[in-house]
Amino acid sequence: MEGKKLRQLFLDYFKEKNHHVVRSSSLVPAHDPTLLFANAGMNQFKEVFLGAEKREYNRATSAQKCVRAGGKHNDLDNVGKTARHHTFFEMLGNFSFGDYFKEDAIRYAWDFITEILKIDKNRLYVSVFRDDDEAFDIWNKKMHIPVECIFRFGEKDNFWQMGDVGPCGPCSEIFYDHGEEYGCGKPTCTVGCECDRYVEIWNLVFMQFSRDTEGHMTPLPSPSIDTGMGLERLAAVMQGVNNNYDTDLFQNIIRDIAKKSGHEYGVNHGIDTAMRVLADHMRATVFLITDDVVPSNEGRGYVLRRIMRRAIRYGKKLDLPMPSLYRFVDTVTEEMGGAYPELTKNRKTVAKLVRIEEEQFDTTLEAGLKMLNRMIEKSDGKLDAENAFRLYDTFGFPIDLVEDVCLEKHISVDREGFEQRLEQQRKEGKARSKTRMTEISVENYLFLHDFPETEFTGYDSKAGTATVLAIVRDGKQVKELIAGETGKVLVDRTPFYVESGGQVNDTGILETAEAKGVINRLLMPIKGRRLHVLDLTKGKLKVDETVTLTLDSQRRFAIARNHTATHLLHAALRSVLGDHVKQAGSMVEPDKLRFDFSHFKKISEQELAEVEQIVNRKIMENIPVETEILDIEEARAAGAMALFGEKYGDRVRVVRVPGYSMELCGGTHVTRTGDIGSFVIVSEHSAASGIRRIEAKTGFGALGYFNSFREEHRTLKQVLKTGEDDLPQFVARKLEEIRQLRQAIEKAKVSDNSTTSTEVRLDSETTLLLQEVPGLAPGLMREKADNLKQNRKKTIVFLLTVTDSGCNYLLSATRDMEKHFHSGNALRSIAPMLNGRGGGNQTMAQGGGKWIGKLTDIVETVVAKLKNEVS
RNA sequence: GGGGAUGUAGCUCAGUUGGGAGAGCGCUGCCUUCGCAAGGCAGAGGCCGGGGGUUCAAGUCCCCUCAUCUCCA
Repeated sequence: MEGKKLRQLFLDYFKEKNHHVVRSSSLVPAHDPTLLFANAGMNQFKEVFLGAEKREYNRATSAQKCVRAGGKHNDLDNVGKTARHHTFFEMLGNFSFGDYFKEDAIRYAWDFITEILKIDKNRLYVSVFRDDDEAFDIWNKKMHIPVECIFRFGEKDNFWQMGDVGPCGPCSEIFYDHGEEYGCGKPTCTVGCECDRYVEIWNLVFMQFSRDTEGHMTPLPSPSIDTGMGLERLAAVMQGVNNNYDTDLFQNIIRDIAKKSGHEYGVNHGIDTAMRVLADHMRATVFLITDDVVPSNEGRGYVLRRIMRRAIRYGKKLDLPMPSLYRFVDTVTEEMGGAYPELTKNRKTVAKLVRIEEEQFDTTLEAGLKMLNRMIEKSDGKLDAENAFRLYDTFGFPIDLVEDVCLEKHISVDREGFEQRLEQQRKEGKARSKTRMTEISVENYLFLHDFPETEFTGYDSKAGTATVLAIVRDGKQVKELIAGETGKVLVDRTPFYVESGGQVNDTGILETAEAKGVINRLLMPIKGRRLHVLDLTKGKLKVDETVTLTLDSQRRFAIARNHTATHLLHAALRSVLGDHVKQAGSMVEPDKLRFDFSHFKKISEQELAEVEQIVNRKIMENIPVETEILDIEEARAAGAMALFGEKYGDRVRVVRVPGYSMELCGGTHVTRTGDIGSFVIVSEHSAASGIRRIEAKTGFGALGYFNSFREEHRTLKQVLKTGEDDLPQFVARKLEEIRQLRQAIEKAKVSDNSTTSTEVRLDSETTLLLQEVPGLAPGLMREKADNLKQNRKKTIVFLLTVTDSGCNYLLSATRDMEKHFHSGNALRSIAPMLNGRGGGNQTMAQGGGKWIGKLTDIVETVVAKLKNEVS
């Protein structure tokens, strides 16, 4: 049975059991900084399980895209070595949010596997948690599994927890026995063994308790179910193969790899492994890039880069030239695009990014290879760990390539030492990295569920009355707030926007007949409940009171201008630079907007000008901005751009500039593009590898920006005392003039004849020239000395410049004296009497001191000293 | 978040314990040639990424910062 069919059967089965079929969430988890990638079906329901979020349904099913690479679950290095590890895989799951529990969960699972899929019961085993007699009995008495086929495991295998605190509970797993021939052969080999014989196919988690900070477990009032079954493993079982890579899910890709590389699958073990790794990594790459992860040198992007680079290396093992991996993007897309249409939509961008990464890695490899060869030349038969690690750590040159090259040249590599250095770095990294605490932990605000969601009236109005529902002060619910205190106020309706999607919150005031306070910040720890952080300046505020909320509307207008401009900018960037441009973050404030997006090189002045031009044209077209609430699927189908890592409900707000831009967005916007006034890009620079950042201003901000230039221009004209408008040309002319004058002055100084040199014989053949050279800079003294030495032999030159604060001096000898005279040493013997220091080489030495006087005062001493040095 | 490396002429890079900013390619002009490839001669082109410090003296040493590459989390 094909993988596709299995996926569909699973979803259909649970749909029939009244489960809501939920689309896979993005691989980039929304609002969960603790998680690098989606790695289980329950990720997108985490808040629901925690009770922080309510859904319209209480049972759900999904096929979830998962990546396990980087972070806590890291299977990257196992890929290719085992039959069932992947960086990317799909997790089938069914979920109950306080609805059905153990018995139904077990019954569904068993029913699906044995009745729908008709898997041979004799090959199935199950496990339960050590103390979980309830689950044991259900399996044994109700499912009629013989006692000897039920195993009891401990915490490590069969107890699940979301974190150190929060929901947790025992779990129960279903295993499939692939047969003795796949076993490790050890006498201890049985269910739970790490080998490829007994494979866990389905894990049923019974969320039953809540653990507090002290480790106490209290039963949850309405226990929940979370299950997960790897599609690839299931496919292997259903297709009668032991290795996941031999299922159709991978074979179609592997066949294409074989075709393009000219190697055959199933002949050579090493080749097979390389093909499997490549197939796996290409799947991960395509899915990750589609979900807006861009290869970079940190975070998610870095994990992706590692996957891609590993793929490239295995591609090399298959003799694939570089670049060529991008050609497999279409292969993966064809295989998976049916279930995940987003792949098809993005295939071109993905291929482009893969290719760019391949080319980039190629230059890294070439630089590393050069260095490695140099190291090998210098070495004697072995490459030490330090050098190997340096190549890897600093220059990103993979260790296995080092080994390959060294093997060819019969050089040994200290791999063990290398691993030690790596381990050391790991430890240091771990010790130094600090875990950041989130400012507001959801757990403290769970009580907010007792209140309705705050109605947001701010799309249409800037002020309104509301009723105070609750007040929180110092983390506790209170009945009233008095002047001077700060508290968080929940109301039933508000025009105030809470920071979200990059748009900062509104500010304003809250008033009653007697009381007044200032609102500078808002929080929304629980979906829809808007807390106003209020500094009460006058009177008292009580729960149930009616208040008037008024926001700073000038500020709001400025924010709206910047927000709508951000959408226009996004669209303009895509049309000028290409579809690979994706928002990677944004900040919308009253006085400026900041937009981060994926792009791989600096944006040229012309491109920036073009973008600016387009945005301004759209502003002048004065297009009405439309907003609409749509079904998420509807919006997607219409082509609305969804943002990076953002979580959306089933109903979404679409903001549209007809004919130009359409994005899912909850922010506040202007009513017509003309309201933006004007738009100007203030700066463009890199924010991270592969991410560019543009800062821009609109409206009065843009005006102010231009004004500052005009002001500057006017000041410049004043300073330069010119009426000319073409300042750049004027300045260029002046600079050229200055440059020429400088050159002339320097020349004049060097050939200045206002002082003359005194000539003294040091011995029978050596001459000393002394000269005071007022105002000559140290660099020019060298030139002067050279001039004096010209056409002379056996000559030493001593030059002195006296300034207000001290003196500079130079000693230089002709080349023919190099062997028996050292200018540096000679100068050092003279320097102390000038209250200074100095030094240099045989032919030239310079120094400076605090001494102030005339050359004639010291001539005799200098001559005496030098006579000493010459002899 | 924590490390490492790199930044010098348009490009690729060299630059010793701190002591005259260089090479190759490219560019401009002239010569040689029927012409091209090439060769010869001459020349232009540098805030040595930016800022601060140490020093008589910093491309070189120290601190900060920016950009690019890279490893770990």
